Amino acid sequence: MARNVEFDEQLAVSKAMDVFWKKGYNGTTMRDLTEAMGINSSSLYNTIGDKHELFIRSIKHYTETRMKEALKQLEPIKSPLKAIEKFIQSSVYVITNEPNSCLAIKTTFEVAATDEQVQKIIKADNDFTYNLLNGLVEKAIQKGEITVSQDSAMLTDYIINHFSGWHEFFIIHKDKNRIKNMASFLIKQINQ
Amino acid sequence: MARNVEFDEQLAVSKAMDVFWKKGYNGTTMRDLTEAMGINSSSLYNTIGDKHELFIRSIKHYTETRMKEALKQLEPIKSPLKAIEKFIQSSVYVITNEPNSCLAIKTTFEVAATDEQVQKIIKADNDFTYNLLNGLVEKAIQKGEITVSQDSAMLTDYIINHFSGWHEFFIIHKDKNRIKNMASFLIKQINQ
DNA sequence: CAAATTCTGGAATGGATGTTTCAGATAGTT
DNA sequence: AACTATCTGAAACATCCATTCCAGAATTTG
Repeated sequence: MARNVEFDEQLAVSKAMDVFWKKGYNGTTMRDLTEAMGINSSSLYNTIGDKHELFIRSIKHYTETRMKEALKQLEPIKSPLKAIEKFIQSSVYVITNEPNSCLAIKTTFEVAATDEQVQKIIKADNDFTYNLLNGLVEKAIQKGEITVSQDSAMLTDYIINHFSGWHEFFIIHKDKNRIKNMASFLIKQINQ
Repeated sequence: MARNVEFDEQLAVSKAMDVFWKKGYNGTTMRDLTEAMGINSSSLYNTIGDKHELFIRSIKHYTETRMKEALKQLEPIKSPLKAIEKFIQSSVYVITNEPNSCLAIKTTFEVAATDEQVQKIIKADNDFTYNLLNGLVEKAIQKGEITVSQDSAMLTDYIINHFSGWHEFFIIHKDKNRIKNMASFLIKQINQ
């Protein structure tokens, strides 16, 4: 019947995501986006939609990519406790080596409180991480690898809760070692 | 020689702060600000300055107010460990009862990475909290109230680090109990 | 190849943005 | 009370914003 869309939508969203990641939702203009995506605004509006819709796609892309990576990384590890430790350690690595801090956390503090659609996506992402980790914590408790607490739900919340502070800390102090020390202490606490 | 400024600058900054607190730096317009402050933009530019300067004043006001409150609250408590526990508990109270989450944290994630002036103010605030708490942790270790670790610096970082995550958690889940449980576990961990 | 359909680029839209201007009001000083 | 410096309010400013329009190009199907 007629011609097809010329640009790769997935790639375009990924480039938009990079801009939002660096500048935040309100700090990003449509010009920033179309420039980075290499497409005209009319094409953008004809395919994906407006700025808000593009942001939704961006954070979905972000969270989905992260979920896949987490699954891939933890799958081969047999000991639940070792998997939990790996999860903590690779979080520390990402926090102290990526140029921007976590897009999901930035988004939570910038817009999640007033944007229901965004909040749902972020919540789904957090619930995913919770379930992934909670599965490991439960097994570790069963196996007797973890004895510090029998309350897996609380312990899961407790572990995940550290990451946000580490991001904040790294933005302000840019000090890897102090974060590594906190992580070591956390692991030591769990290892009881 | 001539007339004086008509408006109360402290009060005006405090009102501006409320707007930035709710909407963030980029989400706030000059019209939002002048409306909330009840003054004309020309008066604002003639006294305080532009939007950025007003933001600087706002976060300074925020951090200074918070510092004073923290000092006042902890002063009468004699046991260092009890003071630390009080600090944690009142953080939980603020996090789960204030309408907006911490302005300093929101600002850190929104603009601190790219705005040096802002970053300095936030860092000074964090350093203040660090020093306040570290003094207590050191004393508690000396007195033998804390035995879980002898590394007061790390332990201070570790305790402070929880607050950011609790804020994030409350925005997403609005669940006070899960936060209280984490706080109780943290206190139990320190109490060794 | 022709027809039909849909995409693209650039310009245009109206409204919002941060900031400045300026005439007139105001209050401290003499 | 008069003078004078400075503040105030409303409007104006240029620029930027997100979004839309449309003519023409491009591509698929018959």
